Amino acid sequence: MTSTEPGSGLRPTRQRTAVIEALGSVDGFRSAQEIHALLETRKAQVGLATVYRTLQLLVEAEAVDLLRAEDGELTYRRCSSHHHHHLVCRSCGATVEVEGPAVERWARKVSEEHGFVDVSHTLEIFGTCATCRLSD
Amino acid sequence: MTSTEPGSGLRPTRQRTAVIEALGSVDGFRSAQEIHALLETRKAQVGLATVYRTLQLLVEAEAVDLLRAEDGELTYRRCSSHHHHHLVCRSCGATVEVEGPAVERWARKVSEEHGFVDVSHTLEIFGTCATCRLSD
DNA sequence: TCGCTTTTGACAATCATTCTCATTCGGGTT
DNA sequence: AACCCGAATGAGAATGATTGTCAAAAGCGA
Repeated sequence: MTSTEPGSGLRPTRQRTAVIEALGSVDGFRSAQEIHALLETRKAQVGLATVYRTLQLLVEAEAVDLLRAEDGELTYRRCSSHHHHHLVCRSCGATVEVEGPAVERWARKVSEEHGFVDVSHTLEIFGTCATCRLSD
Repeated sequence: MTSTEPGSGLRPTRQRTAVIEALGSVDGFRSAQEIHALLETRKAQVGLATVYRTLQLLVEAEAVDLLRAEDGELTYRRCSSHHHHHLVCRSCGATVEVEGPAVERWARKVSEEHGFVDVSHTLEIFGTCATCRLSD
């Protein structure tokens, strides 16, 4: 995707490159719609459906994080690939990656105690960052 | 709502009673659409918009829990009113209320350290419960 | 019963996301 | 360079949950 991967059947196209660059140029979570709008202002026309498809591919490749915002919209962000959670600003989308090993252990233990298998968990913290708190 | 509350301006109608009873008759999270369908099978006709409105009221009154399922749908469940999280079966919606005081403290600390205010957090665990694991 | 406010229901409107499918592109291969 | 063929794209339709609209119906106190 970012590099040519022989045999993967994926091609590095103009559109995919543009989406990846757009994600790389901002530092918080953005929705597919926002990415699409951002690309338009840069005159890098990419169809909305293509933006959605590309973001899905990136999520599958674990190249970006997927997060459902409080209003239900799916948002994306380039990130490190290991498991982690987020502290997200509701207003500007600025994000801090956080880890909570204790939480992971706790979730696993609770699940086991109740006989649940194939478990996954979501943990996100939403708030207003220092910058937005001052300038609103 | 469940009882007559003078001065609240809320009226205990047939429709509201029906929605509350429907929620009370199941033990997991259900979507508004599911509640609506359930009411139809019981011949307790309630308009879909009314189901949505009633559920919103119940959430505001903190009489039911609101949870966004993995697919994005909003789901509801009668529950205790203190702060807690959920272990939810993806398949049947069965739910276990869980508490993690340590998680609450951790979330608050992390938020403060990064200067975030007005914070809220979501923490849900999804999995397959013992019953569904065996009978599928 | 009267009057006034709250509720309701049928349906239209929104909006993010996905689907469809004809067209275009990429990149090996002659 | 001309071909080939599966991958990728774009435009627009389709989907599906949720919300908005507004006229009609229903509570409840006087």
